[in-house]
Amino acid sequence: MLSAKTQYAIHALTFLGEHYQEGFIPINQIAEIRKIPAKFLEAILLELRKAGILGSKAGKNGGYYLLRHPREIPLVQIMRLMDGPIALLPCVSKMFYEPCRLCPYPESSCSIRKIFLEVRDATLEVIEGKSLQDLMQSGNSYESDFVI
Amino acid sequence: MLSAKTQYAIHALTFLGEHYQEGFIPINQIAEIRKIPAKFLEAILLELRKAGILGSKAGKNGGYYLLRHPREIPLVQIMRLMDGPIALLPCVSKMFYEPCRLCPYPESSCSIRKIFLEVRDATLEVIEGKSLQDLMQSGNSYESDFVI
DNA sequence: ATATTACCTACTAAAACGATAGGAATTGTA
DNA sequence: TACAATTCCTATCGTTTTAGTAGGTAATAT
Repeated sequence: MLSAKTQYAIHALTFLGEHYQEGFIPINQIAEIRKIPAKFLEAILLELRKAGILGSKAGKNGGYYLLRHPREIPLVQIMRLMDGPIALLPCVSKMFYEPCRLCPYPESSCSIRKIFLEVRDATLEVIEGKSLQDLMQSGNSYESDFVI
Repeated sequence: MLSAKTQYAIHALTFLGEHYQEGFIPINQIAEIRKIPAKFLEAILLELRKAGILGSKAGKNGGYYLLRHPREIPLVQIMRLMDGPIALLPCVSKMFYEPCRLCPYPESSCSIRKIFLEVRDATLEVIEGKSLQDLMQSGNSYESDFVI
């Protein structure tokens, strides 16, 4: 299951997506509207900024904003950043690979590994194409895709 | 990621699968060969027995055994029993459904939900067909599928 | 100056996870 | 019958992870 952190991140980002290019949005506004504990959200947004997804400005009228168009922010990036691996076993993880501790036989011939590689591929098949935009409620505010 | 518990369960079950219909296998033998902490394994096997996957006999020459042919033990059952939901969000879980706490809008129109429903379906697509037999190393002991 | 905001580090409480302890009950065998 | 080998069962424990809070510092607009 996705952690609360990841879910909070998704909800905060969709909110920012729905206010893309509308200036700086302060933490408290996001927290209040999306019902996220403000201090926890603070830590999450900080992390998203450090990962190059968000920009920020301190001080009065400051806040956060998306650095890229929602379509250019991949869902997998958010998930990996918050929760780590997509795969169900370390030995089939693309970005967080680790050898299997239990399996005595070589990976190449491990039936367990083979199945969970299939699972990972099926999962990635679905989510690799998805962006923040796909997570946003359709028919809302920012769908002007063709601003020059 | 799968918990250690689930991974231990899988390894223990494949071992039992490879010794299907060979009588009672004691915990310690499984633990030693598959490198699983014996007491932890004890708790796991107990749970698998209570779920109707394993049978057991106490006392001398006792031990555990598969109640059904490995082909008749679905991978999903093992996973759900040990780790809970397959889905990444409670609101798209088949067996552990819970409504979403964060989403204000109705489930039917939630884009987030829609995507993670796709993920769940893709995952199930892969694993629902799989059985313990598929987890076992092929070419080993029990492949007499056509006993009578 | 002041108010508002992000930034940062540390901390805490609760839950989950991984594992262990120890005794009761069951069973085969000498 | 005594004993050894086993499952059964409950409780406990230590660590890690998760979720969330506290409180001060720095930046910025007015």
